Amino acid sequence: MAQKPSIPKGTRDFFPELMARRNFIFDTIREVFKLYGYQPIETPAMENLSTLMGKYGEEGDKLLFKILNSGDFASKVPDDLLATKDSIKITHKISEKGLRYDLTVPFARFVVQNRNELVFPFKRYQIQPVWRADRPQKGRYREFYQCDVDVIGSDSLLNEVELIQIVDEVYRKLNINVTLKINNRKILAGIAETIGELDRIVDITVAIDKLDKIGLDKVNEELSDKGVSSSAIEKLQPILALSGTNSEKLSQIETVIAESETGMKGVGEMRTIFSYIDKLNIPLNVELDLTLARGLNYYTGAIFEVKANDVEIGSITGGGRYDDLTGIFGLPNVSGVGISFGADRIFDVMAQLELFPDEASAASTVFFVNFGEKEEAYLLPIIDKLRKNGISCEIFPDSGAKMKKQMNYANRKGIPYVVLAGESEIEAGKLTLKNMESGQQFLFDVDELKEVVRKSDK
RNA sequence: GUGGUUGUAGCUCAGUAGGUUAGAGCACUGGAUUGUGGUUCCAGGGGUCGUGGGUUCAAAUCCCAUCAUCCACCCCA
Repeated sequence: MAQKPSIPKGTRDFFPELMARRNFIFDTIREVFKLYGYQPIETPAMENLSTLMGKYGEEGDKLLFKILNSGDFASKVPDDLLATKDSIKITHKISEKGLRYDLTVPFARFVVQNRNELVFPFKRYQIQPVWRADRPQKGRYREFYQCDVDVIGSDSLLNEVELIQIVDEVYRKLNINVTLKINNRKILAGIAETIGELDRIVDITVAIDKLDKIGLDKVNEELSDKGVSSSAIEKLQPILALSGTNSEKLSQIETVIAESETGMKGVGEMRTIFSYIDKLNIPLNVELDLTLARGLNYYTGAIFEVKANDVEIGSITGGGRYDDLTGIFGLPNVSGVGISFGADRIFDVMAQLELFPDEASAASTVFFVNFGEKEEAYLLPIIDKLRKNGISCEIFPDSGAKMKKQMNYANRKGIPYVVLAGESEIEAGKLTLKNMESGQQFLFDVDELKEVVRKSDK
């Protein structure tokens, strides 16, 4: 019996009209990346699990899609291990590959593996899908595209500034109002150090990251649940309540964490970045947000997150500096910084705000009705000529199909012009061109038709 | 992994005091119109009511389980 076909949850099919819009996003982003001197690379959809595991924290490991080994993998699992029903341990025995979870870790692997062939600082962009075995929900998919730009092998803060410029330019081109939130892991570390809870930095940052979502009281609650001492929480309060301009906030934080060397370094980095931004006069709204934490634990310096101002959807771009991502693959002391544009969420934002320009649909410009073999012979050279002039056209492949069916086809596909050429047109050496919007039709020769179609094709 | 929601035609959904043959709109096919679409009218095809079990003379409807789905949490683009 025929079963209803379906696709895995959190995945999507894309119709031609959708692809035109998605490609608009990809093209725009790619164009900006190139403009700043970044070059494309691609890496495999699957990586060795050893490359992926342990890079995204405990949660991340759970969210990796794992690929079963080929062959009779089950027979190789020792009976006593099977009996433990320990999924994690058994997984190690039956799966050695996984789908990539992001583009940054595979990139680090790529850099380490090919270090001798690369020119540093290496600036690359990468636009490919990633997969996460997450529970899907609004704005969250299990397969989605990331558009990453990273520069690796340079610790200059100029790179951070450049990425901010890229963010500004991409979203200006896409016509989305955004706010770029920026913070620094060193400042967060300084805070943790100051309140005497340095080893709890992850718990602390994760908790205060939720400040604007769950409120101050709940954050404090979560902190004490995680075992942060009440005196430390007490000391944290003024930091959570910071306000004012970016430089005001920096000055305030500076007085609080003055004792922490790391923290002060972070403050200095932020000052430098902001001074560049001021000089460049970047119109983007850049906001220092000390509650911004970001989950990935490989960030060590600046961290970024971009939110759409007019749509509630979570962050649409995120990134930061990582000082030692390649260290785990055996190449220490190489610093990198990068950001990732979430194309699918950007799509959702643009769809909701109806920001897509109504340019080029995926459809042809001219449709030729097929009346029969004689007419085909007359039309094919004409169609060929039009195509060579850059006009996209198509002829209905089934000769003699009902007129109604053919017209309906053109209409459904949104093709603006239909050519009718039967006996009388052939005799006159002309073509009847019908404008599908106005319904009007006139007799033209090929060259006239070319001009008419071109003119309205903008 | 936790909590909730919803599963009826290809799609969106009606359909309970349980009761012959389960409906509508859209889509599809044919016709009114054998060279004219998008509007109209007529006709037609298409459903194991998610799956399995239970209650009952009788279940799309009530109960249980299971799967799927969507939403929220965790976390994240």
